[in-house]
Amino acid sequence: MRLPWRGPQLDGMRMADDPFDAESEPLQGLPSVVARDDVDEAEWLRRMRHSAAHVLAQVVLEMFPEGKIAIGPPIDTGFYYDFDLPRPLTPEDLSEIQKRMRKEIGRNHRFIWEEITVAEARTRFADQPFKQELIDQFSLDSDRLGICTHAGFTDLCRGGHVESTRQIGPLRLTNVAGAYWRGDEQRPQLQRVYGALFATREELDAHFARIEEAQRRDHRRLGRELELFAFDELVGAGVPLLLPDGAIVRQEMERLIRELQDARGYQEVWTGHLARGELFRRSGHLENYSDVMYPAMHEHNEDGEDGDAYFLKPMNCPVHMTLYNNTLHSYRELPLRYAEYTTLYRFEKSGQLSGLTRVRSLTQDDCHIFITPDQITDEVSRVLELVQTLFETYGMPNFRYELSLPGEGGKFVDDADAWSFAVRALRDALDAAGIDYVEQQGEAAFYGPKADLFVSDVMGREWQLSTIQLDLIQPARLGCVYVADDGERRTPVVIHRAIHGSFERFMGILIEHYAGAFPLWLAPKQARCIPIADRHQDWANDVAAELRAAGLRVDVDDGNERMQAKIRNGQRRKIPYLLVIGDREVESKSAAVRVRTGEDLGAMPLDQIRDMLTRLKVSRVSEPV
RNA sequence: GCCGGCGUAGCUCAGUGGUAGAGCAACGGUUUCGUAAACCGUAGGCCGAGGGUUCGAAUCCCCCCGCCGGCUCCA
Repeated sequence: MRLPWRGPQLDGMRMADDPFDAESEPLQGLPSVVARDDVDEAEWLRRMRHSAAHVLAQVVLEMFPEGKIAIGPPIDTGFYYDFDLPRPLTPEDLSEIQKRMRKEIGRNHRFIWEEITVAEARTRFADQPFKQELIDQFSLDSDRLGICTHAGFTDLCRGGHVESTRQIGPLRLTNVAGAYWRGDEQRPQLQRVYGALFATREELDAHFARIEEAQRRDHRRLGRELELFAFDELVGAGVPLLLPDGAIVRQEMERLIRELQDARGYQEVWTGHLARGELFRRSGHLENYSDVMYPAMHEHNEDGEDGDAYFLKPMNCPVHMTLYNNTLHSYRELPLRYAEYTTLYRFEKSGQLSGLTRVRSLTQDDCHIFITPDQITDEVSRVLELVQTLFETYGMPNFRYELSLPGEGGKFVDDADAWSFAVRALRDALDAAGIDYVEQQGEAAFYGPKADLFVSDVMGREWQLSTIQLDLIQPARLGCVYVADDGERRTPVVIHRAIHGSFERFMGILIEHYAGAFPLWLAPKQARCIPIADRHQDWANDVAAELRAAGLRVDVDDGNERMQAKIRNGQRRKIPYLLVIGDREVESKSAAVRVRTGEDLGAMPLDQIRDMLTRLKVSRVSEPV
């Protein structure tokens, strides 16, 4: 099934199934109204949520008799209903609606479901244009349609209810948001009222507690608290500014991917930030992606007219292919792997920007791999291994793959043979690697299919990180060739791939993954010496100097606060190791080691501390031990 | 980009037409302390920007910018 609700979107907001698919409800072939014991817990919860949506619609129509109703499905954490109302709903309206809903629920109205003819439905919902549109659609499959009535309110509905309103669990209306009718930007924007609903009060409370906990891990908040990065409207929206500590994290990420790629035959190139418009015209990007490219910059001609157009690069591929053309290549040189870490610029719409996860200046760990067609499976497997290694290093096991295929519509290059070859090759490589994936029609790049890796952020939004894309189109457009073993010139296949995706987005995800408590190798400050009194400062400085000489990031808290306060500050800064130094440690040339977890390892000789921290750093283990 | 909410000190927030506030952080001093907050003091603001209403605007109106939540989009 095509999932229209992918991308950066709250898990909790995602629909349980497609409300526009007449086939998909009620589940389990069950009657539209059932008793509690007839269904399992999950189905009962879905029914409570869907029933609550009916009550919501009832109440809203009572308050706004001229309002138009759209759809009201259950979602992972509750329900919503879309309305077209004469005025925007205010937070006060929301409280009023909630109050009325609880009152109606208390009246214990029964849900009565019945089937009527299409003609009856049309009459019945004569003043409801959205329902008329649904009737148009559903009547293609069936000449009878379901309606559900409670408290004198009737909704077009496939069913899926509890018996009566008192069976509906505890709920709270959470927010109102704009939502396009049928998810189509070209169609009217409706007001969507979201509600949270769980089977018990405890689960409802736990839901909101989870949201609060998630907010504490939010990378935007931690980025400010830990002084990792900042945004400033004077510099520009969507342009992340890394503070010294954030820059260290990024340098460590770059260091890691360079090491991994150097060991796998990658070669780093560097191609700057600008390229002529003609390049992007030939590659096809200007035609397909000009809306996310920053507007053209023009050279100044002597006569004052605009000269050649230049663009900030939104991606590297056409430049790398041009670079490939710098010399003639033999099949013996392939695979040729051009890696680059240069910042790219994409004009993301203002409403899309989100901390580090969606920015306008982003730095991919990009690479274009030039191969022969029969090297596809093998090379994709190598890339998959690299992805696996990277995510293991970060200790991030929770990701999923998507295989994005072409669909109908103009953007996909018209070359059926190339597409079917590329899709088959990519699918084979994924299967060979034993990777689970979901196929998505119509999500491919314009030049080829891709396998993308998705990870959820702490708020439940999914973000694409790694991507592996097969391109059988652009190399031909840009005239890339290699000399095959028979002496013929052939067009190489190009794999576009990024492993972190962008360092910016990945750092945002990492901050949340670790809740700001980076493993030692990534931590901006790896240890801090805490002298208990001023007379301990000399040894504390010596300890720090020795550790720094071993390549560790260590400082000394020489303020005049009490040790307890210094520990508290270090702990809140999430520094992996605090080295407390008092009389005993000065005497024995040691430091008392306190782990970030709160564990006290006691006094350890300096050599032993240095060896331990060095080992942690070099091995890049995820959890300090 | 669209709908809604929000923008007051570095951070978290109070202040709804009449002289800008608190806590924490910062800074100065005192204290020299054994595993998550010592004490005293000082400073800190074009109340996001611009325009308007008013005798008077943080407060009301308009417009812009930014942030947050959705929607749509995402090479």
